[in-house]
Amino acid sequence: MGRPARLSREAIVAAARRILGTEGVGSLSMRRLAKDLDSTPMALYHHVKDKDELLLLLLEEHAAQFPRPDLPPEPRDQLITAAQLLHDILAECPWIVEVLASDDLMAVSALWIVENIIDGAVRCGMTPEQAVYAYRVIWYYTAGELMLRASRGKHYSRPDAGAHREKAFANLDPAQFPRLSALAGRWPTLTARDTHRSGLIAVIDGLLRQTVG
Amino acid sequence: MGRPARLSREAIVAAARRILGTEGVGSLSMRRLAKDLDSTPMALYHHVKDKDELLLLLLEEHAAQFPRPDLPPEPRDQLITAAQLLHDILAECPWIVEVLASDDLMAVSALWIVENIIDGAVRCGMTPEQAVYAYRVIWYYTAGELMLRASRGKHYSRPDAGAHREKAFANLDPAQFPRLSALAGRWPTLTARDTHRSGLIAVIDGLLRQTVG
DNA sequence: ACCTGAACACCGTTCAAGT
DNA sequence: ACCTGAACACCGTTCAAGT
Repeated sequence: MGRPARLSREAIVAAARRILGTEGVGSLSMRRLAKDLDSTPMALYHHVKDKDELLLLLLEEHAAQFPRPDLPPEPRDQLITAAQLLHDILAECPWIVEVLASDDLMAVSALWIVENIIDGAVRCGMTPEQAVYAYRVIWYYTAGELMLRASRGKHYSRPDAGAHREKAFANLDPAQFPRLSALAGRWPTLTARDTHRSGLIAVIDGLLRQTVG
Repeated sequence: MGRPARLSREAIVAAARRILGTEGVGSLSMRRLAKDLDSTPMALYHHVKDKDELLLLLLEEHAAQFPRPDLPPEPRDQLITAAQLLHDILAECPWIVEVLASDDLMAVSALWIVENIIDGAVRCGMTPEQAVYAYRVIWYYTAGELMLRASRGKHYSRPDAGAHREKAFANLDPAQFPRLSALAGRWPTLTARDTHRSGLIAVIDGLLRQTVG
C-alpha cells in the first residue's frame, strides 16, 4: 500500500496555526515549524510551495470557518455590515494583510464579502466602476487600520513603548504647534480608542455622497 | 587633536539613502551598509541605536528637505491639502509606514502637517477630540494606500504577478459571484487607477458630515 | 513520492577585545 | 571614543542524495 506520508498539508497548517495562536507570527518560521513536526525544513516544501502559500492556506482556513451571517437587505446597511465583517475576519490574522497586498484580491473564502460590498454599492446607485473604487477606498482604510493595530500589539509590551512619542510631545513648541501642544496629554487616550466602525461609516457615507449624491 | 571618527551619523545616513535609492529597502541591511562604508556592522551601532533609528533618521531627512507649500486658508481646503501632502511625502518612502506604526505619531519633521490637519478639522467646526479621530481615520486610509502601493511595487516585476488573481477570477462561479464575475476582465485596469486624491476627499467629507453635519 | 543533510546566502545584535 | 572579529541565534530556499 506504499508507506503513508508522514506529513500532510493539513498537519502542517494545523501546526502553523498552533504556533500563530500561542506565540504570534514572529515565531512562525519554516524551520521552527519543521522542528515542531519533528521534521526538516525541506520536508515542508513537498506540501506547500513556499511560506506565502502557507500563510494563505491559514487565511483560507480561518475565513472558511468564520460564521456567515445574513446581511441586512437595505443596500447601505449591507455595505456597512459586509465591510465591518471584512475587518472582523482579518482582525484575527492581521499578518495576512502583507500577503494579500501583493495581489489585490481577497482570499477565495472571503470573496463572498467582496461580492457583497460591490453589490451593496451598486444597489446604492453606483456604477460597477464606482463600486470597485469604493471597495478599494474601504480596503485601504481597513488594511491601514489592521496594520497599525497589529504593530501596536507587537510593541505594546515593550517597556519604552511610547517613549519616542512622549519625548516628541515634551519638546513641542506651543507657538509652532498650538493644536498638538494642547492635545499632548490626551493623545494616548484618544488614539487608543477603537473608532473603527464609526470611521467606516464616515468613509462609506463620504463615498456614497461623492458618487450617488 | 585625537584622530577623527571614520564614520559619522551623516555618512551612514547618506550611504543608506544611496542604497535605498538605487536598490530599494530590501537591500538595506546593517551588514550591507557596513560593506559599502568599508566598515563592520558593529561600527554602525556606535552612531545609531538600531536599524529602526536609522530608518527614522532617513525619514526625518526626507521630510525636512521636502518643500513646505503655503496651505489654502479655507479650513476644508487646508485639511485636504495637508492630508494630500502627508501622503505625498511618505509616498517616496513607503517603507517607513511600518516603523511609524509602532508609535502613532509622525516623525517630528512632518509634525507640522499633522498640526495643520488637526487645525483644519477644528476650524471646520470639530472639537479637538473629533479632530484627532478624523486624523486617525485619514491616517489609516493613507497608511493602507501606501502599504498596498509599496507591495504592488515590490511584486509588479515578477513574471507571475497577478497569476493568483487571474486563476481566482477564472474559477469564479457566476451564480455565486455575479458582480465579481461581470467585473473580472476589467478588475486589473480598475484597481490600477490612482484614485488616492478622490478617495481622500470622500473620506474627509464623510468625516465632516458625520461630525459637524 | 517523500524525506534528509548539507549548504547558500543572508539577517540584527551582543560581547569581549583592541587602539 | 571608536572600531574590529568572532559569535549568537536566527532566516527562506536550493541542491543532491537517499529510500
